Amino acid sequence: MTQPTNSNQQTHTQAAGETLETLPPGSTSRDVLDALSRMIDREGLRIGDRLPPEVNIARRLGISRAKVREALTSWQSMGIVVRNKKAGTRLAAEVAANAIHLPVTMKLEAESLLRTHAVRRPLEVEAVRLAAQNRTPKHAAIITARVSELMAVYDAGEDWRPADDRFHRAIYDACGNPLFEQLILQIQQGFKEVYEAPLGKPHLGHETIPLHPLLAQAIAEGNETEATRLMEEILTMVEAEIRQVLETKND
Amino acid sequence: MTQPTNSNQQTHTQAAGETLETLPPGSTSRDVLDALSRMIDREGLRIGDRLPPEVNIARRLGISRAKVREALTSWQSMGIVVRNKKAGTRLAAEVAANAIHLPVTMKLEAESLLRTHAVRRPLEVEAVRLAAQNRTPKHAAIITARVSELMAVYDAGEDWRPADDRFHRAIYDACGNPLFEQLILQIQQGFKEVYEAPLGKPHLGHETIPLHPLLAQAIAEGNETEATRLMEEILTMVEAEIRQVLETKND
DNA sequence: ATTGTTGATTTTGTCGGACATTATGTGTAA
DNA sequence: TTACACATAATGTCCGACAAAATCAACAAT
Repeated sequence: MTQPTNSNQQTHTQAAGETLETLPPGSTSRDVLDALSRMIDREGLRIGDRLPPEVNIARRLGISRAKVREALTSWQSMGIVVRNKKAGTRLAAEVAANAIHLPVTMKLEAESLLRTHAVRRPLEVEAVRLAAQNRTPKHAAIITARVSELMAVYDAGEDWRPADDRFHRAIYDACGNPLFEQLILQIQQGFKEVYEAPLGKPHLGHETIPLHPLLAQAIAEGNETEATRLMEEILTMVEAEIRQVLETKND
Repeated sequence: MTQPTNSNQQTHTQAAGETLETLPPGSTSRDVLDALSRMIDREGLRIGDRLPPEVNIARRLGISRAKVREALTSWQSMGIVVRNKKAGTRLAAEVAANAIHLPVTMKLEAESLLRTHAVRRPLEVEAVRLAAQNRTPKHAAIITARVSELMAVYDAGEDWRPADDRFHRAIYDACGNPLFEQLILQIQQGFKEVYEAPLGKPHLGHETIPLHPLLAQAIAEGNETEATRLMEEILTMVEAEIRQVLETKND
């Protein structure tokens, strides 16, 4: 009864399977969290699983325990991990109500892709509506410029995602409410991590790009109705793509 | 040339104005953050202002610097404070893109009430729409029961806010996507803190309560159009109330 | 007088060690 | 088998020290 499912690496200095990824000296706390994220992926840890003791992590990453603790504190404050005295640090079963960190929660719950998209949809649509409503000539000019960039890159067959990001950020900027950008970017970030990395599907939304000039024009003209309609259409297409990928993945 | 604007309390043990609030030994990191919050309020610190050095805070609170650092790290990861080497720890001018903790950010930026409401609106409306779309008989029954409670309390002239919370939570539950509840509750919590506490306006949305039975009925019937229309109407009324309060406050 | 430089100082960043605290587990005795 | 006592392992907390960096002040140079 005593052997845990994963090999007993607690007392030894290092077990065989442990890849040790030494962090460079100037690493920020964010780097530590990224390294921890990779560690979680590598070892296939799930919700409720324990991660290695702090001293162990520190040794493996080549940093001090204080730094590990600081990083874990950050996650703890987001409700991602739960720490107990002897029980160790475990991935939280459910995210705390007053905290959220979508990238990790989503990574732990891949099936929530559609759910996340459902949350993103109303925010994106409202951001577009507000952008069309509150646009200034300056914002309109920026949006027009960005969509030109985007289409140039797209027509050239290159990677259009950075240009797409810039275009949409210009929209969030034009809507005049930074909270929208905050929330959407947060959701988007988690979305990308869970979608592009493990599923290897980098070109999600490819078919929606031709609609983007129309969207830009509608915003520039202040046509709320048309702008929101187009955004809805774009998001619906993306959603259809997600469903398709999920279905083929279930085979 | 050597005297800074605020009295020179750096080398001395304690200056005159410093209220020292010793924390009990068993204090959790949350307690430290609360104490820091009070300290910020007491000293009237604004966005961009520095808070005392870590060693200073530690002394004043009667805890170790490590504990202060852990608490500040938590805030840093939420983008509430920015730390620099000699510049000290300052209240963040703008929230980091990858983190969010609305309760505190809103408290620091009272004028963002309307912005926050603008973000909340599309989420609430979409949640209602999804609830009407995906409702089950069980969910419909719960919502009906909750709205009966609410109206009973409301008609009796008692405090209807807890019942209102339960009603809306039933809606979030019925929409079938826990992310909506997460995000909305987060926003709501910050909203309440900044609204009900300092402005002393506990009965925001009082006039919208009579609309709630209609909303419940629309959801139960699966009438998406009517349900979203009512929710829009409710939120518009709330927004009008907010504007009114802000105007009267500017006198 | 203005500008550039240099150096001291302050403050956060990082580390290591030590001990406390608390579950967990284990062994022993009734 | 059950109950209790004890060892153990992990986080929690504290301390002290030094590194790194940014600010400020004094000074020098043009």
